[in-house]
Amino acid sequence: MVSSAGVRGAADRAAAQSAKLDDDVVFLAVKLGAAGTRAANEALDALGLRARPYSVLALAAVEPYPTQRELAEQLALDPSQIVALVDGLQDAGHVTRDPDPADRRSKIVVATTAGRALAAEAAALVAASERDVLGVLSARERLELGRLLAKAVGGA
Amino acid sequence: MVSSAGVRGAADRAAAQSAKLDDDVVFLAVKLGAAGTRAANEALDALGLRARPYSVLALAAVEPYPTQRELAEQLALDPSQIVALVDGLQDAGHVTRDPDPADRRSKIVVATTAGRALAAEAAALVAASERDVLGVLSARERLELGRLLAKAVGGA
DNA sequence: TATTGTTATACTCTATAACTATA
DNA sequence: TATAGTTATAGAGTATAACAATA
Repeated sequence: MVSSAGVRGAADRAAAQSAKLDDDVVFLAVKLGAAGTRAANEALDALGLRARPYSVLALAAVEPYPTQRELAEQLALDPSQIVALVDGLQDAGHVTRDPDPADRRSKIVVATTAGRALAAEAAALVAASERDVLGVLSARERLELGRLLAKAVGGA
Repeated sequence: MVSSAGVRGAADRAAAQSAKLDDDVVFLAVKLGAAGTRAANEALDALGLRARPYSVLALAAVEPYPTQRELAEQLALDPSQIVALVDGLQDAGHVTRDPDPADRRSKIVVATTAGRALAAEAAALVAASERDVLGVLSARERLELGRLLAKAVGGA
């Protein structure tokens, strides 16, 4: 960590290099998403959950309950990925697959009573980890960031 | 797609459900990052590149050239992941591993002439795909989004 | 003793294609 | 014919632990 005379220090070098990518919005979004997912996974580990299954459980815990197709659309995942996620939650007793009275092909995913309680606990942990990750932003900046991300993601 | 009488349509259901997660900044960042990476990968496919190796190549194409350790830090990846990425770029002739005169343990990753040209082409494609993904945002909003993401990611 | 790069391994996530039962 | 869910598979990304060379 000792710089030779006349040579830029490691901090300067890093600053100069990162300038190349740090104006890349997508790259930064990936970085924030990865850090946030890492933090959420750590927080949810206490409940035996991970971020991905949690996002399914959260949607299955409130009306109107989603079909698997709707879960796939809202989470931007392939329907085939939803199968494994719902399987895991169902095996753990957190959700059930109920028949859709309007269409016998589709299945409605509904959280059980235990699943609903777990979802509430998990939501609190996730919110806390998110506050941690976004700690350097003011409340106003966090809101603005959320608005811009939602517009970018939802609009397309 | 035909709703029964007295039942909310699919669009309404989706709106009500997504409200649960769409105020989650990390979730939105993951979604934008995934969409942006997908778009970048499609764009870079024409050059036989992908987003991850491109990010390494981009950093190796401009001074000050990074050591592998610095690449790991700036890309928020584990040093062991950098090995495989640099291996691939080196095998393709896009970068070389040069000895660090100041520390014989570390290796400086430098783009070759061909690698530098490729990086420039790739940067243009990535920028175009990014413009596409962020199309719904105004130029001012894009800048503000970048500023907030950089602050959130860099500060912690 | 600590750090850089490396190897190895296991797990999660992503991307597709094909199949079934219903519509 | 088209859609919801399912199965299967291959490849990319993530997370750790341990090792040799060097500081």
